[in-house]
Formats: sequence, C-alpha cells, structure tokens
Amino acid sequence: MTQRRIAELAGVSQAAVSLVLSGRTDTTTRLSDATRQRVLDVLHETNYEADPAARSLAGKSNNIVGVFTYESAFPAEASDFYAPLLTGVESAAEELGADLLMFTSSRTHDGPRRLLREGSRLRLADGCVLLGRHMDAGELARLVELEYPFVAVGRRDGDARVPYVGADYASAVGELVDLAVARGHTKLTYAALPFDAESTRDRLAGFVAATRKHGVSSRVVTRSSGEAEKLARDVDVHGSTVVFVEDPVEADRLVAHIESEGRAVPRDLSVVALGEHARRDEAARDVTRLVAPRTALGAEAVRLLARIMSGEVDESIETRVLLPCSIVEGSTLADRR
Amino acid sequence: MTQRRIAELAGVSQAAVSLVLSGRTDTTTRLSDATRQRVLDVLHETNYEADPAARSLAGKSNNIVGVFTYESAFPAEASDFYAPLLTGVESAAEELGADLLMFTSSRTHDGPRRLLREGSRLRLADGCVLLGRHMDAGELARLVELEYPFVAVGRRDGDARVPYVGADYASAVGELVDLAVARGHTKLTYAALPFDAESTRDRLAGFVAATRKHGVSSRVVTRSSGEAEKLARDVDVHGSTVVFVEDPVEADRLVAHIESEGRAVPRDLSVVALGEHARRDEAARDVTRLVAPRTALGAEAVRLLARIMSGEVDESIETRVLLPCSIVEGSTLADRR
DNA sequence: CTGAAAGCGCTTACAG
DNA sequence: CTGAAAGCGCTTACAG
Repeated sequence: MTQRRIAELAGVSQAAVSLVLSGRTDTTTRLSDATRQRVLDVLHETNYEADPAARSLAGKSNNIVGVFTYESAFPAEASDFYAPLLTGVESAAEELGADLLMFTSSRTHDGPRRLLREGSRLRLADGCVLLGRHMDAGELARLVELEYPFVAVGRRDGDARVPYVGADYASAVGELVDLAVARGHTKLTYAALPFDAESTRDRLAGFVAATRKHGVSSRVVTRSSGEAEKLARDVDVHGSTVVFVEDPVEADRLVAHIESEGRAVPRDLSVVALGEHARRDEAARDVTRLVAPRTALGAEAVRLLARIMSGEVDESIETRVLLPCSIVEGSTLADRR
Repeated sequence: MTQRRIAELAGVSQAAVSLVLSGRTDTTTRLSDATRQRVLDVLHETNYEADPAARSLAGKSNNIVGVFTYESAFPAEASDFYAPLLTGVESAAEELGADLLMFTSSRTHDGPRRLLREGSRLRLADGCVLLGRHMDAGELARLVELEYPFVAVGRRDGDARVPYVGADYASAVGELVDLAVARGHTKLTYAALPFDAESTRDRLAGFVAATRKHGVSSRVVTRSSGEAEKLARDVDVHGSTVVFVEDPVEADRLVAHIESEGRAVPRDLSVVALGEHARRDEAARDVTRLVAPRTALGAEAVRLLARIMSGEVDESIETRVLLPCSIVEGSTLADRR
C-alpha cells in the first residue's frame, strides 16, 4: 500500500495524501476539509503507514533509537553490566513510542568495535545511545563533528561537546569515605582496577578528594581481579583498617579470603565495594557498597537523546547529566570508635 | 558521502560505483579492472557505506532482523521469559552480521500489541522473529499472505504455513510421566495454567498421551498461580502421589506449602515442574522438572529466518522445528517401588 | 485551494 | 566496456 494507491482510492493526488499525513495546516498548503476527510477515511480503512525507508530518504526521522555497545552485550559476564542499562533504554524507548535498533553486526571482528565503521547504518536510527566501558574519544569527537545525535552512558569529561548521562561515582565514593572516617577509620587502602575508564578515574578522584579533605592516611594500589590474596597482603603492609575495592566481585572474594584465614570481616578488616554486581548471591555477605542507578542511566540517556534530536538543545538544556548513586550501609564497615 | 561523490573522486559515473559495490561480474556489465580498482581505492579511503534507507527503497535488504514481542519484554516478570530468548536472538544475529530492530514502539497501548498496526515499520527489517506466549493466529495468517518473512518462537500448529522454532514440551512431559510411572506412581494430577497458549496445550497433550499409554489414573485441574493451597487439596481428594505443575513458580510454592503443613516432599507427595523459572533461588528445592532450551530457541529462530530470507526455502527445508527439552531429575519425585 | 515536479541515494535494465 | 535514465516511496517548495 503506497500513497499513490491511497490517492487513487480517495481521488486526489499523491502529494495531497502526504500533506494530510503530515498534519500541516499552514496557510500555504490548505486542503478542503472534505478532501482531507476523504483521505483520512481511506487512510484509516487501509491501515496505511508510510514506508520508513522512503521517509528516511526524504529527510524525515522514523523514531528509531540506535543502541551501540562497544563490547558484546550478551555473554554472561557482559550481561551483568548491560542488562540493567538495556532495561532502562528499552522502557524509555517504549515511553517515547520509539523502536530500538541494536547494532549487533560486526561484533565478532577482532579488536574493539568501531562505531564509525558502521558508517551510514547509524543513519537508519535518528540518534544513538552509546554503551560501554571503553569508548574511543576520537570516535566520539568525529560523531560530534558529523552532528550525529548521540548520548553516551557514563561520564565522558574529555570532550566538552560529548553529551552523557553518567553515575556520580565521585560523590558516592566520597560519602563512603566520610562514613568510614566517621566510624573512626584513619588508614584507608584503595584497590583500583587496571583500567583507564572514566568510571575508574571518577571513583578514584572521589576517594582522593575525600581522604585529602579528612587528612587521613591513604594508599592506592592497582590490582587485577582475582588477586584477593595479594590485596590482603597490601592492606596488612599499610596497616589499613578498611579497603575500598573498586570491583565488587573482588570485594566478595576478599571477604571470603580473609575469613578463610580465620580472620573476621569487619572485625579485623573492613571492606567497602564501589559497585554492585548483578548476580549477587543472596547468601553472600551484605558488603557496604555503592549502587549505581543503572536502569535509570539507560532511561535517562534515551530521554536526553530525544531532547537533543528534537532540537530542544540550547544553552538552557543540560547535556551532561550525573545521576546520584545510592549507598548500602551493609555489614562490612566496622565502627571503631 | 554518497556514491555520486565517490564517482566524482574516481572519475566515473555513479552507476559504475554502484556496480563495483554490487560485486557483480556479469558479462552484461563488465568494468575494466583499472576502473574497478580506482573505485575500490576511493571506497576504501572514504570508508563508504551505502545509505541503508536508499538501498531499502531500491529493493535491497539491509541485514536487519526485526524482533517483535507480543508482551512488554523488560518488566521483571517478563524478562524471566524473554531474556534467555533475546540472548539467543542476539548471538545468532551477531553470527550473521545482522543488526536487530526491536519493535518496542506502541507497547504501552491497551490491549494486546498488534503486529500489523506497526504497518510498514516492519519493512525496515528484512524479516522478523516473533516472541510471545499469545500470538494472534489471524495476524500470523496475514503475515503469511503478505509474504513477509518471519519465524515464530514457540510451537504454532494452527496454520501449517507458519514457520516456527519451538520446544518439544509434549515429549519432555511424556518422559517425566514415564519416569514417574517407572518409580511406581499410578495416580497423577496435572495442574494446568488457565491459558490457551500452545505451550500449555502442548504440555497437556504430552501428559494425556503418556498417562493413557501407561493406563494410569490421572486428573487434570486448571489453577491460576498463587493457589497452591487449593491445589494441595485437589491432589488429596484424588489421592494422587504426584502432581505435575505447569507453572514452575507455583511448583515451588506448592512444595513450600506442603512442608509448611508438616508433610514432606517427596515422601508424602511428589512434585514435578513443567518448566524452570529464571530466578531460581539457589536455596530452593531442586524440583524434578523439564528445562526448555530457551537460548537455543532464540538463536535457532534467527538462523531459520535467515534461511527463509535467503530464499533457500524449498520443500527440502524444514520450517517447523522442535528442539528437545532437557530433564532435571531433581529431588522431588519419590521412588515408590 | 490542488496538482505537477524535483529530489533524497540507491539499483538495475538499457542505450550507446 | 561505460554512461544516462527510470524507478523505489516519500516530502516539500512551487506553479497553477
């Protein structure tokens, strides 16, 4: 079913059908109410919807939100990270009546996925939400230059033109430090992941600022996951009473390791996790931690993208949004007062 | 970047660029190797990709697999059902180098989602995978008539033209009945959900066939979820030694209810679940059950769709596929011999 | 007030 | 061997 066919049925020109569809009521292009009604009737009967490809070619948008993930989203490990984000993305898209185009193609290539290699496939979507821990700054910059509407999920402060919705890790880590200090801790160790991601930097910045503010003794070590034993030794060397562990899985392992040595958490050592993994074992210790608002991040990103696409973005609109994390007090931060 | 621009850069006509891109080497349209090479070079330098909208208008496909879910896919309850399916869909799409267009729009409307109301939005995808417990048979029929390529996930035997990939519940339920009978059970109760879905019918058919085959006494009751107490009474009235519970969540509840009355499972009553819920509590009883190959269903559906779209479908290809379920013996089916 | 026409970027049969 | 042309289904400025 095409506009031409509709036009034949209604006895008007194809352009008239397009005009009715557009809903325009300018003085320049006014149709008689009778004509309009006739067309509307046929449109209704035939359940017509414009071909999105043709609309797109003619320069109109189709209410399609692209979703690009820098890493493969569905393997079990990755899904912990992506699932809550995608849930938010999906529900916001639903609110907006938009469809979701997931760029799953060319995932299997070696090396990091390239956004711009997708080339004009991107153009099928009106704009795109970018998900992933490691985004290429150069690509983001090119996207800005192409004036392609997009929103990154996660803080990206490198380039001031990059719109993002991120979690405010720095503040949350700061609050956790405040809490530790309030409970009498004065020697703190921070176990960072060996990543260069913004979220890693952001958490660390919060830690550094807060420990400096309180004037407490602190030490930062970089440890890959799976080195709980080494980490435990690091802490002992420094004489810390609390460890801030960036990787929540590692935090669990550390607790298990310490208790396997006959020591107790938090009696002998306090553990604070700077995140939460999705598959938390119900039986596991209720680690003191921060929880990022992941579903909200995904949803907010789509809403911001919608605002950007609708051209609402003047100085009045904030294109760089930080959402607060919540703090779970848990049971692994001792009160030493 | 358009073909016209590429053509200018390479000093050929736009059509020549398109020909090079098409990779055709017919006798009808042969380009000199030099020309071809020149075009290829420019194509490479510029990282050109054809506008998918234009390709689509010109009648070519874009390697986009549509995904239509009849119910909203992401609320917590629904995600138990959809998440494993989508995981399979995604990974198969990745293999094929296809993108995924999720029809999330118009989800919020009242009443069941209408596939055909989406109209030509569907056309943006080359074909579509349909997910959901309750599909409208009339819509499926219209889709067949439109010759729009699609594959339903879940058995749809109503219309012989509907391609599907489903789980073979009937066989699996039959195996569970065999097992129960082998262990000395002769009075069986079946608790069906009050649904008209194919999967409900399929399981029940397997039960009826198997109990008939063995000549054992059986009884079927229809119970909504959350009626564990009533269900327990039904079973007592009939004097059954084992209940086959369609809803796995309800099976858990039934076990809990029985044990809360001071009776034991499976000593006093055996319980068999005809499915598995995603959020199984690790601590919960290891119920004897069948497990549908959900991720495989999603992946197989995409692969079948790909075969259908590529026109490989003659009589030699099976467009109706049943994948076997697996059986978990668990610990809730007593041996009464 | 309505219709004929150009153009979006492609593909492909068809002239040269 | 290559280029000019039609057509896919739309939108929109522009003639009538």
